[in-house]
This record gives sequence, structure tokens and C-alpha cells, in this order.
Amino acid sequence: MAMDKRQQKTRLALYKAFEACLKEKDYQDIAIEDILERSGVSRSAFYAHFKGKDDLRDSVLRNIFSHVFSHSLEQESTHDFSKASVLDYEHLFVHILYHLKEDKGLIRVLLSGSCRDAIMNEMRTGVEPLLKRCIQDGSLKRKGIPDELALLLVREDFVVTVGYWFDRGCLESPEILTHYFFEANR
Amino acid sequence: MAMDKRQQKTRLALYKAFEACLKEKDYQDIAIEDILERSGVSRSAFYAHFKGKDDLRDSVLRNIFSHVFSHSLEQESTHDFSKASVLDYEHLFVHILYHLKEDKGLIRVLLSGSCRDAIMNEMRTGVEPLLKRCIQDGSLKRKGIPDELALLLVREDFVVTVGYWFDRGCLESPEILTHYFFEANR
DNA sequence: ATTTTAACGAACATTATGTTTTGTATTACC
DNA sequence: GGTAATACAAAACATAATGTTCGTTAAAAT
Repeated sequence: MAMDKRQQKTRLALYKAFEACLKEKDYQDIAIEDILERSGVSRSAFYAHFKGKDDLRDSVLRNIFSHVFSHSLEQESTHDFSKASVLDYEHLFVHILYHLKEDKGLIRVLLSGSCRDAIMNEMRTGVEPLLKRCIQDGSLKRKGIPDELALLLVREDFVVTVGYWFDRGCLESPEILTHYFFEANR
Repeated sequence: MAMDKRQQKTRLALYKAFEACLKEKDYQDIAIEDILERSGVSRSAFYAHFKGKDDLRDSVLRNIFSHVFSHSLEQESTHDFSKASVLDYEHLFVHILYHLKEDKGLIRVLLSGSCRDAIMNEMRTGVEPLLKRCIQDGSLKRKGIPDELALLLVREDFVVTVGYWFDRGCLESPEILTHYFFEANR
């Protein structure tokens, strides 16, 4: 069974209020009280949904990326089972970047404050499975380096590249950005 | 004039107590009270030295890396003004890793808990100047990528590589690690 | 229609944080 | 060695945010 309509409503209200607060002050300066005021949700209801402020934040972050990366895995599975080519992957990443750009406002705010580490982490876990396959298929390489470390490096390069992109207002096209990323890990 | 003997004493007491606490519980679970108890320092004295828990942490982190990287810049300046070779830099990094390994216990603890992001950040700002020179001298390259992004990628690769090393107990030799790093950014 | 359940509102306990004060002892400086 | 400066301890204090509880009301599921 799905979620109670009332629950959906308060969850959404909390999300939106939280995001609104983020545009006013940094995450660490936001009191739960602020979120309650703005959302019209009661204190008790808040704690019925989330363990605390961090939990709410993480939930928001998961939302952002689950949409993006689940959609990308979709494409991946409808695709041929056997090896995907570098071009296929490049298109996939371009696609991902376009999706991320849709949340540009929110993501930029999150990256610019004390949520940066949290959102970066969420991105890491989001891309990881995809990058694993890229490496297995040979579309990304790091030679002469232990596999485990290679994955960490590739993953971090992705995250840094995206961070760089947003920090500067997403000026470059997703195609260019993807090119940078694959160029750096060829 | 130097620092009052009493100040040195309480600072040291706070540092040691803090590090002791870190071996018991995660940073975020440590109350200032815990540190005061262990150190025998009074609450008022604590706040005379630090703005809060984060400030104390940052001070500890800065200590760790300032030793390591200041020493490395020393070597750099005694060295010839003109271009340093790749080998020179590799030796320098090996040297840095040896120094870091001396603080192995503390660094591992810091990396394993909620200080990870903070210590990683401190490392970033610590190596940055050195890496800038490496890139200028051509010892590290990232072709086909904006300079600004290239620096970010190289810097992050360093940090990730060191993180990888410590997370696994510094099994490999500094020489190997350095090799990995330069291999990844050649 | 009945029952289940989510939210409100308000009170409440808790607890870590940071500040202030006064007296004491150590240190720096002459 | 003597004096003034200052760092510390101790304790009390104010603060303020956090998280919990409970009785009531309203809305949804069945």
C-alpha cells in the first residue's frame, strides 16, 4: 500500500520549507524551529517523519540523486546486456548531467554551504555502480593502479568535475563536461 | 614574545585529552565536558583558548599538516630555484608520506569518523601550493582540461590516494603510493 | 459507518553550550 | 626579590535548541 495522503503532504511541506530555508541561511544555522514555522508542520509530526535535521537533509539528497541515477540505470538495462561502448557511456553521462542541471538552483545552494560534504557523498554512492561497469567494460581506465584505488579515483574525478561545474554556474555544456571527465580517465 | 607557560600547558592538555577521547568515541559524540574532565582544564579556560569543539579540532588538524607540509616547502626552497624534475617531486612526496605515517594512529582515527571531511579538507589546502608548482613545472599533467579543473583533479587524486592508504593501514610503502599518484596523473 | 492513524498544540524534560564572576597561583618583567 | 599582569579553577548562571509525551481533533482507509 502507498503512503497516507496526509503523510505525503507533510513530507512535501517539510521538504519545501527546508529548501526555502536553505536559500536564506546556511544549513548549520537553520533551526528545526525555522522549518516548522515555514511548513506549518508541528514539532511532533516532524519527529514522526525524521530522526532530526540531518535525517531530513539526507532524505532530500537521496531524492535528488535517486531520480537521476535510477533513471540512468533504467536506460542501461533496456540496453544490450553485453558490453556498452564508450560512446554509449558518454551519452549516458551527458544525460545525467542534463538531469542534474534541472535541480541547478537547489544543488548550487547545497554545494555552497555546510551541506557540501553530505551532497558530495551522496553523489559518490550514486555514481559508484555505474562507474564500476564503465571500468569493467573498459570505457574508463587507470592503469598500473590497484583496482580498488582506481575506482576511488575515477569516482572522485566525477564528483570533483560536477562540483567544478556547479560552482561556476553550469556554464559549460554537459557534453563538454563529459568530455573532460572521460579525457581525464582515459 | 612567546606564549605563557601556563597557556602552553593547557593547550597541550586539551590536545591530548581530545585525541584520547577520539580513540573512545566518534567526534560528534564527544562532549566538551568529556574533554574538560580528561584534561583537568576548566570550562572557562577552554573557551579562553578555543571558540568551540570545531575550533579545537581544526587546530589539531592544522598542527598535523603544518608540520608535514611546511617541512616539505623548506626542502623545496633550499633546492634550486629553477625547474624541479619529476624525480625531485617524487622524492618530496615520498618524504611527505613518511611524515604522515608518523601520525598514523591519530590520522586513521580521524579518517574513520565524522572528522573525515574536515581532515580531508585540511589536506587539500595543505598540498595545494605544492601541486600547483608540480603542474607548472610539468611534473603532473592533465591534458585537454581547463587549468582550474586540472588542479582540482590532481589535488583530489592526492587526497583520495592518501585516504586509501590510511584506510587500509598504510600497508604499501610510501614509494609505491607515490608511484600510484604520479602514474594516475601523468 | 467505523476504525485506524496522522497531525496539532502545548507542555515538558533534557542537556550541551557558552558566559560571567571571584579568588588564587603562576608567570613575566623590572 | 618584588610587583604587576594574567591565566586558571570553580561554580553559578543564562540560553536555547533538542527531542518527548499526551490528549484532542481531523482526515483517511476499510
